[in-house]
Amino acid sequence: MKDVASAAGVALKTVSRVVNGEPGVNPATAERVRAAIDELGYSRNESARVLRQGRTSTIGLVIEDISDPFYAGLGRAVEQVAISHGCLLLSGSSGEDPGRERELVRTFCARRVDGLIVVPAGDDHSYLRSELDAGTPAVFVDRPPGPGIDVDTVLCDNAGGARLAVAHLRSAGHRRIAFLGDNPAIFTAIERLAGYRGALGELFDRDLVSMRAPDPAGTGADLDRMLAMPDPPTALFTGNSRVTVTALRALRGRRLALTGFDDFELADLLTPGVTVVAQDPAGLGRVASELLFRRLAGDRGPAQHLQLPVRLITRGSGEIPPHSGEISPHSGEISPHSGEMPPHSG
Amino acid sequence: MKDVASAAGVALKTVSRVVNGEPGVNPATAERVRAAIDELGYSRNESARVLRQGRTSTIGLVIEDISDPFYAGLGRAVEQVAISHGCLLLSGSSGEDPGRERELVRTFCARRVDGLIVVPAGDDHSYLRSELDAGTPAVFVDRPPGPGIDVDTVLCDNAGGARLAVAHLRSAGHRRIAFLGDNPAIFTAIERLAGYRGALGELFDRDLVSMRAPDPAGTGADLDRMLAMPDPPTALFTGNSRVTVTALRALRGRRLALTGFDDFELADLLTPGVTVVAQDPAGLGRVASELLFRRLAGDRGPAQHLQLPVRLITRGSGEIPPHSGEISPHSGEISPHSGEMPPHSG
DNA sequence: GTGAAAGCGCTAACAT
DNA sequence: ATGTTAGCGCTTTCAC
Repeated sequence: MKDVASAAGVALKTVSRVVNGEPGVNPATAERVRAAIDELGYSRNESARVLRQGRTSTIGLVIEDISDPFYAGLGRAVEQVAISHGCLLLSGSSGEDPGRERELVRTFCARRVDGLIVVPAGDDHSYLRSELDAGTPAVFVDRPPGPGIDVDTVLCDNAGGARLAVAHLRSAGHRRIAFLGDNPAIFTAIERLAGYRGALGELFDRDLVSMRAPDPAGTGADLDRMLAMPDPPTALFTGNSRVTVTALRALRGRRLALTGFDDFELADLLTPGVTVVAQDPAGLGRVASELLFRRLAGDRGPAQHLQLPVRLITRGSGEIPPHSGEISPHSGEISPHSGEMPPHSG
Repeated sequence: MKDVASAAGVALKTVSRVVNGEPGVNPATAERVRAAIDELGYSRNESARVLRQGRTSTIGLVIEDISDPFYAGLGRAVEQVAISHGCLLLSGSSGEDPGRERELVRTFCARRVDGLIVVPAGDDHSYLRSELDAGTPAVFVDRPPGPGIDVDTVLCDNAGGARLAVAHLRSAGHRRIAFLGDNPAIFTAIERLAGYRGALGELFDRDLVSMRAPDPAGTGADLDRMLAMPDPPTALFTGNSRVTVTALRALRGRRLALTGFDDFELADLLTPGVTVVAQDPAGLGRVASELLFRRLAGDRGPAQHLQLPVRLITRGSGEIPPHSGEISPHSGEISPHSGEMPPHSG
């Protein structure tokens, strides 16, 4: 900048004014400065600007895994909102590790991000206290913060979605509906279990519940155990798309009704199409980041707790009636496709 | 830091030494400083450090769309390598827009990222000249830079993969093999077309080629046109997973052999399983970022041009023989699953 | 082993 | 309309 100033024969401040588009510069002078900038290939050092202004125009995003389509969709939405506010996105994957989550938050804060969007892995966020007090707003998304921390939160209607799924299977006549959940350390897994349990009422049977991180061997074993029961399940409710896919692979030809929580690409192309309760990952990301930017704009209101609706998408697998017997998976079932699915919508 | 210094009764520089783990500090003094740091909840301002040191420990990643599983996998690999080198990742999606790509690069450079990893959208990268000269290394991945820019590049074996796919279909007896490509502005689309053409030799028929961005209406129309030909294709080679999925939806019951470029999750669960030439997005990301960190470590050698191998994964759709007629898609075909696919590996 | 001073590149506040 | 000065929070250099 100093070089530009002397090349253009003006003072440092004038260059600064031109670079920042501040008013009160003679057009001719401004033009001379711009010429010097082009010639020298100058570009403002944002680090210095940040140091001076205290704002980085950067927000930090902590998610579980950017390569998971759900979080990728969420991340993309956050990115777009950030861009529209002139901000960049610093992102990191926690991999469901609370320590890593904390480390990422700490690192982001040390770099003075203007705000944070967090899909928490752990349930103790007291470490955020000092950052929040220091004026770095945070928004939690998909899962709430641990006790004692009250910040803006955007969740899905997990329990409601689970009830919807169970009611759908019940309406097809099922009374033995298994739940394949996920690691019970995950908030959404517990919420969905609660919704499932509530919707089943006296039909609930704890032997039809599996709460573990999906993996081919374990999920398959749980499924085998349930199907070997005297009164086996005729329908499956799977707690998220990873579980759904693991279960579909484990099922291999055994024909059970299935409704999954979480939409996924190609659900409509499977045979039969997979009925799901769809969340809106992009909506989560968008709403969360809009909340964050409202805070950055100065909103000091009480913490908001938003819940986004879910919706049932019927494609065939959830409409299979009970006791249809163990027939081939490709026995001429016409799968009602629910139309094109926009890429990555769930 | 000033506050910490006076709280601990030492000079600024001593605090700095403690924070950076520099040697030559009396353990007792260091302990006093650490206590003060904890008490005041101090954390170093990275922006100031950056300004002084000139290194941000941040790398910039420009990809097409973080919500695309292929790029998400690539991004995750880059993130992991970055983390292992103590760097953070600033990322942005170009959305296949050269202007946006350039804007992102410019912004990242203004923030003084230590290096760049770019999946280019455009084919003019002369704007990078000044940044490269200024010492910011860049690695191109998935697609090469435009003419005149010679930097480290990591590509897939696009032409070889296309030849592999075509040879596979030919070995099943097909002679009329259509190619559904993508927007010809995309490097990989052209490379794969070239491989397809080369592998077909005199069997090549330009009427069996569609080069357009996949979309249900357009791709469907192209497919209909080809299938209405007097000598219609009996097999399809699709140029990437988005095209593959679009084509599968457009096919709806019409039974053609199909081999796709690019693996995708659930390819094994479809009926029949979808045979693909699999790339390794995580490998691309990992190799590209390792190349970048080698540069950051001081490697001044000539630009490297790496090509990663692809491999054929047979699952059923590519093994359908020609002239099997127009029968129901669920007519008892046993789809040879190729085993579990690790989530998001393709 | 510790400290004082200079300065990274920029912008805010105050001249002129 | 333009210039001068101070200082953001840290690290570097050199002195003690």
